[in-house]
Amino acid sequence: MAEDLRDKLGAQHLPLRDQVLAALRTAIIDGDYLPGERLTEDRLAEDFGVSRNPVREALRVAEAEGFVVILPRRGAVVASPSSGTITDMFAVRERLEALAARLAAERATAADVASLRALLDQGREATQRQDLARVAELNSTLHLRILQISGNPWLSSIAKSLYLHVQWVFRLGAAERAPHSWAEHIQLVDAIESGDGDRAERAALDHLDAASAAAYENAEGGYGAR
Amino acid sequence: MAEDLRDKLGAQHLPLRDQVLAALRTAIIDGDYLPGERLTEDRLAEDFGVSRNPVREALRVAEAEGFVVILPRRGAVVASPSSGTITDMFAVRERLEALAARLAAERATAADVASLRALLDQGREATQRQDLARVAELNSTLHLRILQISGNPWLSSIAKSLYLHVQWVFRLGAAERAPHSWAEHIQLVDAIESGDGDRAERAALDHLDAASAAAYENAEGGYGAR
DNA sequence: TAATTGTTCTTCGTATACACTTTGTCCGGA
DNA sequence: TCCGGACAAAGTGTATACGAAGAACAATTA
Repeated sequence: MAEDLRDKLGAQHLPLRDQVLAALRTAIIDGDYLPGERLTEDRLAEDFGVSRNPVREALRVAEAEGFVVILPRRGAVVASPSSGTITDMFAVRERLEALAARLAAERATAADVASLRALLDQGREATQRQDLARVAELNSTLHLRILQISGNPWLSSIAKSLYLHVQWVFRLGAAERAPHSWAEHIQLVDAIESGDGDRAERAALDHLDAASAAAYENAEGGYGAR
Repeated sequence: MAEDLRDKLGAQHLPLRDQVLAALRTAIIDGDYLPGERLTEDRLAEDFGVSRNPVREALRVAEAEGFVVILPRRGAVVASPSSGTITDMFAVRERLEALAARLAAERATAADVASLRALLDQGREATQRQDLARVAELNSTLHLRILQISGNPWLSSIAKSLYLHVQWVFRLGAAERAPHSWAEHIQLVDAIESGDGDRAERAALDHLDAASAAAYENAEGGYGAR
């Protein structure tokens, strides 16, 4: 028992750099740090109450993930998503989420489907309560869940990262549309439950087309071409 | 002029961490560091002749890219690709490269097509010379070029990273098959030149199916299920 | 043999130092 | 007023040292 506890505590340990990275990501996604804003190491270190080293390590990963741009000897700035990248992101996402839906349909167990249905229920409820933040959150959870059910770690991690970026760019618009997309979600889960890969893929594509159209519309003027 | 020169020199500056990252990647891909091998910071610092800081930063990025696994308070080990991930990687790659081929077909200029044809020529020549290493290199270049022509940075960067992993896992087998795949490459470039997205997508899928089958076969016994 | 206790190796984070770039400011001259 | 260069400030890039804490492994003891 003591060993179990130790193992758990050891694995639980979250290095500061990871905490900083998570905080940095959410700060950027939430718009606390705006695109183009300069992120000096000292400033971040102070903001997060740590020394420069964890900050630097977090920054390198954030750069690899596309949240910041680092110019040698000039430091890091928050990346600026352009309207061009919106189209590009959705083009990739379409393929990836379609694949995820197909794999999920082919591999989902009864328990998997049940967990998806539970999310749908919670979503319906939250929609009725007009709790948009919660709806958006459940939306994310549902998509992430499908990725997980697909059982393909590569797909999962790539799509997850893309998803974060989508949320970043459409931070505002996403919450508004969430209730509308719920009907599409039901179609998607139905298709996954049916085990029909083609149908699931089609449902995912329909959903993404709608989402992309709405998001695009919402982004008009938000981020123009630069 | 003086300013241009400075800008260039400034931009040229390659931080040690990037050099370390590049060296680490190639060392892993080339098999100099074997899967499961432990990578202590001190050792890497000594291997590359730098201090621990650049090494740490490079390690974090290598982790994000999937080349190493970092266990908190235990350090980094070279990641161990399992046979399961092979299938998974190809499943994602199929979708991505198909999309790239379609976009390339839709957007390629005459100059783009010419550069692809030039690569094909060089490839044919290298094949005749039995220069397998060169063939493999041209193979990579061709794929990367198509990604570039697709004009979708997300697609490009994601597929590029996947491609590196494929090369890693099939380091040995890839070179052998390269000559065979050349015919498929010609089909692919023809399709791109035709501007027919569907046809390009089909050609890319055919190529990947063949590559995946060959790679899988070649990997038998190399990396079994673990 | 099994459990416990040390010991050692490493990572993790902090702190410090310093060279070198980039950037910004100020000042004098045209 | 405007330009150009000297100068200062800010910030990154890299190295180094140090202490705390965890993990792995060996030695010791019951």
